[in-house]
Amino acid sequence: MGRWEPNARGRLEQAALELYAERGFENTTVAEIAARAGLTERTFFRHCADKREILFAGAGRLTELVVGAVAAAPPSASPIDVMAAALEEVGTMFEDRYDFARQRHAVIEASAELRERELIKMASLAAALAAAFRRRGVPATAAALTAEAGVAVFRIAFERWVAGSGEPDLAHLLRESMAELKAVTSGRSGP
Amino acid sequence: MGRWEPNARGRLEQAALELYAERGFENTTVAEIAARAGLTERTFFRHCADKREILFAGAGRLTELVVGAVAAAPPSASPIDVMAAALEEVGTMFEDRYDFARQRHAVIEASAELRERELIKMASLAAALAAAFRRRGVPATAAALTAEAGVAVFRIAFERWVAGSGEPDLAHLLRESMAELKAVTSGRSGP
DNA sequence: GCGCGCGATGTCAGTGACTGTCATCCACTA
DNA sequence: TAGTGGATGACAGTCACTGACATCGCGCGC
Repeated sequence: MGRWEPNARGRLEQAALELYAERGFENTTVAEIAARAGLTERTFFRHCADKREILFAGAGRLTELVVGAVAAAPPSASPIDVMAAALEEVGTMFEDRYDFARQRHAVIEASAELRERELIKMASLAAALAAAFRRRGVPATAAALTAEAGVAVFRIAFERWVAGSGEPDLAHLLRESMAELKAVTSGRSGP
Repeated sequence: MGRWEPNARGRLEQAALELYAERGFENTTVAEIAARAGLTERTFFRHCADKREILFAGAGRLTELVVGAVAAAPPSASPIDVMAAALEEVGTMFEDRYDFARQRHAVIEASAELRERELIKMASLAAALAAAFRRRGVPATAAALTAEAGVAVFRIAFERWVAGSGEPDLAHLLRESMAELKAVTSGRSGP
């Protein structure tokens, strides 16, 4: 792989995921990732803010998708219904990505530092969602709570998805988890 | 401050909070914190896993408190009511700590790295809560969702508390936010 | 075809977080 | 008083990350 091969960023992402999976995040140096991608350490940091960020390139797209869905929902819909509709789109976004999602999730779960980064991505997703709700006229606290609840539903459904094998699809688990949240918060759930 | 003064850990926590507040987390070196506490950098790392962790000594106590409250609730109570009761205790825990909580929160909000750490503490709190609910016989998904919802309520109420000045007390904001969550998830909230 | 500008890359030196190792110090006890 | 143990200091080393400057190759106008 010569100095000027195209798609340096993509090669770095691929190399990082491979190495993190092979020997763990902590036991991988940035120099090794860069070497596998045919680049130098310095170039890694030109493409990527830090060693963790390389795994989170897709976070931006997820945010765009849900925020767009919230903005596009009919003005009369209640926040929780809008949230549910947005999660529907998320379900389809991951449709063909089971293997990738699963490997990436395993890598992240294996490292406390990567879990931290994942959490801040989820938090920033929640913040973007809350802002989208406020733009629809939802009061701040309700907007924040709806967003947080939506993200919690997403996370829990996602975990169940990658924990299983083949399993019902993500969209189905998302609907189930949302229903469960409604049941739980309304007190319709045994001790 | 000589080499063998007592309470090295406490001096380090104090020095770190001061320096992070004075010049920001990123512009403070561990050597400076240690020097202000009358210790060396090496000793800092003997008391504290890393530069962030020094601000999160109290996280363990918060977890113990809520988990204990969940365990102590009457067996017949519904998960969401148990969660609400646990949050009551949290409200009293912070009663006399407004100034400290506010300064610490400001320091954390000012740094992305510290926000990451805060998030993982909240996540581990949610995990401990979910486990406590499961020990009460609550099914896994409902337990996780109740825990996540409870932590979301805590965070949002806490933010409103430190954002204000003097304000209603935390316990009051916790009750309000919990009510709002119930309203939102039941669809009783305008667009 | 030719020089030229510009963006992507390489090189190198430096800072600071964190760790392993070993020496040193003080408090407590026999 | 000697000895033991836990806390600390001193020092060297690794690695994430950054700034400064040199270098490369592609596309541009001519």
